[in-house]
Amino acid sequence: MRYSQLLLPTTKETPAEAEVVSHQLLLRGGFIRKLTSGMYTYLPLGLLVLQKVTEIVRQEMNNAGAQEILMPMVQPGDLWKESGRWKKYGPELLRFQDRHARDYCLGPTHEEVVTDIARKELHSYKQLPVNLYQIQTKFRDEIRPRFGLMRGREFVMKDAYSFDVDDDAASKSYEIMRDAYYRVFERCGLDFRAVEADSGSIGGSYSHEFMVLADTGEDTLVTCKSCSYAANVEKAAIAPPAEEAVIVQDLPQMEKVATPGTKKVDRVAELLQISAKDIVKTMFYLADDVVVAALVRGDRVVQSVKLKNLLDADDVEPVAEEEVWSRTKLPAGYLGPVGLEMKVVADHEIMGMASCVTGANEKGHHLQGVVPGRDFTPDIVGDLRQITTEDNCPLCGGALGLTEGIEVGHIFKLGTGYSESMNATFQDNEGGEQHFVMGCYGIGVSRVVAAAIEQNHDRNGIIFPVPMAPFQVIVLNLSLKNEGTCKAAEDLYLNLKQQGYDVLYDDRDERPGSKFKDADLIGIPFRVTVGKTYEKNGEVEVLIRKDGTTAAIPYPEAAEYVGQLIQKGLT
RNA sequence: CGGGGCGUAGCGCAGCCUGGUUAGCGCGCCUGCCUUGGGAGCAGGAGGCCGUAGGUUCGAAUCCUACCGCCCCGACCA
Repeated sequence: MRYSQLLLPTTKETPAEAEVVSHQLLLRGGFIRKLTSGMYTYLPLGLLVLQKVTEIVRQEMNNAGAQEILMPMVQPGDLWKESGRWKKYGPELLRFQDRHARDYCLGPTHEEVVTDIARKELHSYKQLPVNLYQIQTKFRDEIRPRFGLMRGREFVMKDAYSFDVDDDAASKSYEIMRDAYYRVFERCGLDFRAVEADSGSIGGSYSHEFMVLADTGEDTLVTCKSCSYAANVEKAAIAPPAEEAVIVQDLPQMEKVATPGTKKVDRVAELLQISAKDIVKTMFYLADDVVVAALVRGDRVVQSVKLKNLLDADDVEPVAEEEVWSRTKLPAGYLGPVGLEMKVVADHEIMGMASCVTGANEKGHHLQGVVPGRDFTPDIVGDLRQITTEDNCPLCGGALGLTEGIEVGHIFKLGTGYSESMNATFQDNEGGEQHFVMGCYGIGVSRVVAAAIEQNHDRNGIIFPVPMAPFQVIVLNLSLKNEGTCKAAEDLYLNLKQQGYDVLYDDRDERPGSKFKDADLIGIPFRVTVGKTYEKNGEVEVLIRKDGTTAAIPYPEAAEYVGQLIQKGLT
């Protein structure tokens, strides 16, 4: 492609609306332009990158035996009513009516539509397993779209759905997809982790998230420094402490102490000359509109996703401090489990404490010498606190580290939820009717682009991994006035192109500085400069964007040299 | 939806508090000269329903009201 004919509007200044690097660089580099909140037009360069990712995904899906289809983006409401999600799915589902006042929605995902296909077209166990996928634009009316391609309302997603005869077969399909996902992200050249995940509201038994490691990630992961363990902090399990012999003798008396003005744990610890570890923190949460108390040690943090799972609740959120009184007539900051008349959930660490300090449920007072199990008994004891780097790896006992990550893929074993609600069945080898056992597998294709940039950039711009780069190499012609240089640059461009490489030829009438800056900004992995040194001694300069190293190569060897760099970068 | 902020040239911003003649600046764009290995220089030029609607006023970018849009913090997720 000739740069002079490309719509590639780069800018020197960063648009005010862009907060994160990927968004800034995508705008500055002329990859995307915003149409409206959460919706972007892909300009030529942006589309090229998207297509690179799409093609990798497509190849790996096909290799894994999945078949590509394309489902409508607009879906009939009736299908969603059948699965029960018309009600369950919140306002994120964009609903509307056609001229006949029939309900429709824009597809945020396609379980209903594929399941409908399956029940109509798959009748016998002999046809199974089947895995259908599509690469398509999804729409979710996000509460708050942000960060450009990272969380748009419209985004490109690859979604695959597997149909199997039974759970074992479904597990096999799941494993095949998991392996395929590893290959996809490896081929994209990304540093990522697969983490065990909670299946969340979609339901099902088993789930993994694929996270690209980057500082700007929206999720926090714990990773083991010794083994391959990685998990989302929301879900990272902490084993119950080993049973210790409880010292029965010398149990302290429970007594009330005045602790005015000490609503925070560290203030209480300071006043009473104890450690935060000796205090039990009591937090109120609203679990499906019922107030419950969550207990963790003073130095710990309640993990609300764990609380949600322990309670088997649909929704859990902390009660705002100002609302504690109006809801419970108890003073925020002095809450405690003793004599509390509501459901109490305690972290298992609490029950191992010989005695502790808690709030007295009375303003300005705490209780000392409280013995868990004697002075209060929780309704539920379980894994409630958030994991820390002081905890040990649940698999190997090694040290843990925290990393930010961007979720780019999520795979689920769905089970028979959809096939049952939508009555999707096949005949087994005994003539009986069975529900399909399903799995679903998503990749946020457009998000992969953003994540790749978050992970691979420097102060000059993007550094694309070779497999994702819109062009693999850029040829700069710095002497437009010099015929010899022009011919050399042009021939090199044509030569590389003919060999099948994606090459951008900067033939613009611009000063060298601008050409260098633009080449850096848009992240082309390799740059060949044809200019002064060519005129002088017939050499061109080849630069590797990633590490900034340059090499002076005799012109006749340039194409070969660059070709090898690209080949190496692709594997 | 709750909390905060912003809408002035393609982009980044000033002006608004304290209303007043022709609404500025930088980048970009056009013309010419000059320059050509890291976003040059000079000269000339084009480009504005000051987000929309209403109100106050002799007079509104500026004050008031409503609406719309966008961004940031929380819940959501590929």
